[in-house]
Amino acid sequence: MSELESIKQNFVTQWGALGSQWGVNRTMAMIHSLLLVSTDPLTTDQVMEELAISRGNANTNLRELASWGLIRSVVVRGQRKDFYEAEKDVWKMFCIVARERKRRETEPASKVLQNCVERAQRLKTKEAKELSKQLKELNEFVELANSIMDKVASKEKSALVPKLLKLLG
Amino acid sequence: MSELESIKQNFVTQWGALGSQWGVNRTMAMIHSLLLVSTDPLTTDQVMEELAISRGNANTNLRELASWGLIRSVVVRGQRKDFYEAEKDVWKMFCIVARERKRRETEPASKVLQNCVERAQRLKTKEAKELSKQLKELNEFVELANSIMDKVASKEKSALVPKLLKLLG
DNA sequence: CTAAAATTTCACTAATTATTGAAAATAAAT
DNA sequence: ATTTATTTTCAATAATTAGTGAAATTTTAG
Repeated sequence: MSELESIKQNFVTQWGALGSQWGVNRTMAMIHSLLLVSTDPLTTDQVMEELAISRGNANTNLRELASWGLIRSVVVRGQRKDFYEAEKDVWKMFCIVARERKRRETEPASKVLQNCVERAQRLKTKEAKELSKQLKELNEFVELANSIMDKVASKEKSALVPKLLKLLG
Repeated sequence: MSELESIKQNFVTQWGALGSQWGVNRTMAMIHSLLLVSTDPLTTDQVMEELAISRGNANTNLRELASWGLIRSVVVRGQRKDFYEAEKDVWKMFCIVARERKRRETEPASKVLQNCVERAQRLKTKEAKELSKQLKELNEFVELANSIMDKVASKEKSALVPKLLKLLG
């Protein structure tokens, strides 16, 4: 294997491992990183070959990545097979992940919390008030984080990061 | 079961499920949420009882939570058993998680990326330059995120959030 | 010291999650 | 319309991760 391929493989493996720590399945993270460092769009068969995985696995995770918007299929002139390429702009990648995680995960979580708070507020004991207070604080934090993520993910990096760094000292 | 207990149980279950989506094991998330809404510190036996889990499981996850700094053991006068209580301040919780994830996960990830970049920079082909550029961008983002998290997690909520919201419009 | 209580460890098992691969479905070409 | 290429699905299986419980260790009290 060439040094170039070896570097790419190392990156793909490590990125896959990092993914699992953050609740992303290993194959999905590996396909994503493979496409991130690939010069050209790849077919399902090429992904299968590169990562030594089955067609079903490749297909499922390619579709999942596409549903997140992290990769897209492109048509290659004179070819019937689908080709996939990754969004390579790191800031855009981050914005996509932030928005999707918010939509799929933290917004539903906030709904659950909100519901718990409402139920707790109906009760009048001291312990219920304490519970209600704690859950309210947690929910306020989740909603704050959601709102900040939304705003951050809607801005240009160049318009945000310098100001942010200045603010943070 | 009382309405109060039912609310708590609902919260514990849902928080556990959310945890898994973010790479935290279910039991750990459940113990954390149980202690978050508990009026008093709890012993291992009480945690076992409440969540219907084994001693080994309870012990392991209590220690893990303590190693993160999300819970601490407290001594209760006249009692030999260890009691545990959660850090209940949500902002502090967030700071702890941010710092620990940085230390345990994103800093090592950045080291890996840095290493890949160095190796790629030694190569002189067009493709190696492309790879090097892409990995460098990724690493710069990871380091930026690390540095921002660090700064955010070292500030008082009251001193940061209002300014941040103003900046974001 | 030593006996009881409490905690920790870890080999085994259970539960969950990921992956395969072949069949079914769909799409494209002739 | 039929054949061939391609994609999708999904039941079966593999791999991974989490959890158990009893034995070993450590701590505390007398």
